[in-house]
Amino acid sequence: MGAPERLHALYERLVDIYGPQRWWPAKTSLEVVIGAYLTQNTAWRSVERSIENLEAHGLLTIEGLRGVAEDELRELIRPSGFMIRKAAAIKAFISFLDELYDGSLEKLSEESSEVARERLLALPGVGPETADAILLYALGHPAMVVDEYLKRVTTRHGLLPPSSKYAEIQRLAVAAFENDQPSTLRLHFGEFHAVIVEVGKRHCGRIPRCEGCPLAFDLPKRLSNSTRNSVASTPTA
DNA sequence: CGCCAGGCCGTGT
DNA sequence: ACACGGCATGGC
Repeated sequence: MGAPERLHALYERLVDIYGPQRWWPAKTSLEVVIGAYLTQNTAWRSVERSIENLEAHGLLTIEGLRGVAEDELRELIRPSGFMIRKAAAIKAFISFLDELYDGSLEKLSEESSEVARERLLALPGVGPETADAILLYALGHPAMVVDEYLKRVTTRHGLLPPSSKYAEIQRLAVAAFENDQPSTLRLHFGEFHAVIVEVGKRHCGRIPRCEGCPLAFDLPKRLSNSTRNSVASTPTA
């Protein structure tokens, strides 16, 4: 069985264990976008605090974020950290939306996936993961989101070399769903990222422990009974 | 205390 | 093209 099939098998098991996640955890598409910015290298619990602050001040709207002073925005998102960069980035996104899409996420979602991704990546504070998360969960495109946890899962299971970059991991993850109906890709991608984060938060620390991980069954022996920080050095091609 | 968290960016090789 | 440190805060 090749790497894509093995990754798909891991996905199926995670779905069996954790059930439907219904990600992204947000009430509106704008909240998805804001959450995507705020969660960068930040615990989700901290993001929730910031979202609550914005909500309490009635700023979880385009108009609200357009009108708020940047220094006040910083204070409200303080719990998420990196507040100076993140406040500037959120402001830049609102300006981008205003200038090119009449301040409408709906209109942005009518843009092609390729053009939208390129334009998102050109914004400050938006890298490949944030762009793909917005494409998938806010704009409705079948974009595969790659995060640190997916990198850890794929490399530790020997599906990819540890040196793999975003695009390579993404190719593998997309290939894992190549036998599924195209019309179901968006839902699968959404649930895939969700269960990866779920298992990642619980079991995929920087130093591989893999204790109690439901996926530990398929780990290469070198990793399955090891608490050292070594990683498989000769992955299967 | 020290490490970590659902990344991204500027700088140096 | 990479590797690396900085960015800010809160939880454990």
